[in-house]
Amino acid sequence: MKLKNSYFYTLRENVKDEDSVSGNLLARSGMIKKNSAGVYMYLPMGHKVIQNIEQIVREEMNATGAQEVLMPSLIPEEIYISSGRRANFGKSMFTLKDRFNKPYVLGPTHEELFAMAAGMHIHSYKDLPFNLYQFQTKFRDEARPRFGLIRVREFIMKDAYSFDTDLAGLDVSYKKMFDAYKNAFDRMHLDYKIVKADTGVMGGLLSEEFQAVTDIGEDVLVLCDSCSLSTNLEIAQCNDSQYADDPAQPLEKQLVYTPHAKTIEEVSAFLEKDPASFVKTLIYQVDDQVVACMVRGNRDVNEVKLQKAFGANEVGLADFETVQKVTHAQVGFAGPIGLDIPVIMDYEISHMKNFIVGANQTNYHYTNVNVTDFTPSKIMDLRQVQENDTCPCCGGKIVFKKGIEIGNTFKLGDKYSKAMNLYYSDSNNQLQPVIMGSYGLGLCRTMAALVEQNHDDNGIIWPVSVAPYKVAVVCINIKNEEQVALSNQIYESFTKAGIDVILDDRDERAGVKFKDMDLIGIPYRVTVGKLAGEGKVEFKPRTASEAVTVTVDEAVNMVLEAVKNA
RNA sequence: CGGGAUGUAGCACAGCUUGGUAGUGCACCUGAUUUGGGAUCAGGGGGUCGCAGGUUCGAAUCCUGUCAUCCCGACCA
Repeated sequence: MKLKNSYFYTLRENVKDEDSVSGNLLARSGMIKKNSAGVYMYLPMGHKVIQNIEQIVREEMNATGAQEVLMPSLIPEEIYISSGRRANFGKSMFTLKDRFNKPYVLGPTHEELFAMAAGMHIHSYKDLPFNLYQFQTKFRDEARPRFGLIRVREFIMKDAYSFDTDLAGLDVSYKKMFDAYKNAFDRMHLDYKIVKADTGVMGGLLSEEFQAVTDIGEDVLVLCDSCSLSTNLEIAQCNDSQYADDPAQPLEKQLVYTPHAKTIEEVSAFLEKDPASFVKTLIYQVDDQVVACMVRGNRDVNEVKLQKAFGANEVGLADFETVQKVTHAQVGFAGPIGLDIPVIMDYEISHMKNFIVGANQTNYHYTNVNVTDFTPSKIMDLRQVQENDTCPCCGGKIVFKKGIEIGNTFKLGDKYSKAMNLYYSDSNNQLQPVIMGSYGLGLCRTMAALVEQNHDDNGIIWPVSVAPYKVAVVCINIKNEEQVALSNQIYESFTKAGIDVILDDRDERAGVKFKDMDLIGIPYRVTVGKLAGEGKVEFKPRTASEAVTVTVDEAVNMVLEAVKNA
């Protein structure tokens, strides 16, 4: 691409509306432009990056034998109603009506349609297994879009679906997709972790997430410093054996006056006790049921664990009114003693003695409470894992990292095939549900994650495999015929070799051209300047601090070599 | 959805307290001098001051409403 007469702009200052590093750099580079909250334009250079990522993923998908399709975005709402997912998605689904008032949705993910498409092909076990995939725009009405391309409402996703006769077959298909994802992200030089995760709205048997490691990430990855433990915080288990019994003698419980002390911080300050000597009692709404959850004062309830224990759809803290009704006290004084709702207690509390709890009376707490003072209806692993906890697998130390979820693979089992009536005849001519897997990969998020991981003060540093252009030929003085001729010659040799190349032939000062090429993150720069007459140019990788003077052939060959090895 | 903030030229902002007919830097156009890491000087073009209503002789400025965007939180395959 020759810059003169091409669509190209950069911004010299930070964009006010883009706080994240990646959102800001991509916007300043003229690659993306926000159109409304969580909806973006992909301008020529940004689109090229998306295409490069897409091509890598496509090649890896095709290598597994998967076939590419394209599904509609506009889908009759009844399809999601009949699969039972309409309610699960709730407000996060965009809805609209046609002129006959028939309700439609904009697809947030496509298990249903793929199951329907698969049904056209599947009759017998002989028709299985196979994989289908697509690149398509998904719509999710996020309550709060943020961080540039990381949490958006419209985005391009690669979604793939596998169809097998049984779980053993699913394992094989799953492994293929899993490896394809690893290959694809490796080719992009992305720093990522694979963590086990909750299956959430998708349901099914297993979910693993591919998480790009960055500080801006919204997910907490739970890792171990000595073994291969790797899970999302949502489902991270606590090591029950890390708790030692408190050797103290149990004392008699005492009612104490704690005026206006509602939070653990306030009560612990008032009583001059460490938060760890308290037990929090939190009132939760679990679907239609109200329950009390007890965790140590310095811990947090893991709502996913609670949800799973009840097989519930929705879990959240109960509203003030409910809390006051069940505790007969103002919010902040809940405790397990005398409650007539189910009390769920975290394991750790079994090991505690003489702790402090709310008294279910406004302005009062009990001290010296012991587990014999009340009857929990369930004792389970209820709390959130914390850093430096003991690993449940090996006893090592738990470490946290933050991640952006860029891919997710699910073993779905027969959930959608049963819902969508997708059956095959086995060798005994008996109908069996098809076993499905689904595999998502967010292209836009991947692009943002790559920028989060690869940038410096001057701008983006694209890995060669995804860079919109691999090399920039900068002609210093466009009024110097020698320089212009040599620049064009180098540009042509890259073009002939099939390498995406920028020729900066703008009438700008050298500094402007250098700054721009750095900002947009072109991996290599060939500068044609004063030594053009001798057939010499300068060669500089984006990450190098100094350029080196080389012959034209040397410069071209270095780029060819680098691109070949990318 | 709760809390906080901000909407003035393509971008980043000032002006608002104390109403008087809109300004700065970058970008853009013309010319000159420059020319290897975001040049300088001179001249110039570009704005429904988010939108709607109200107060006033007069509103970017005061009042009411509304919309949008961002941040923190809740939510989130």
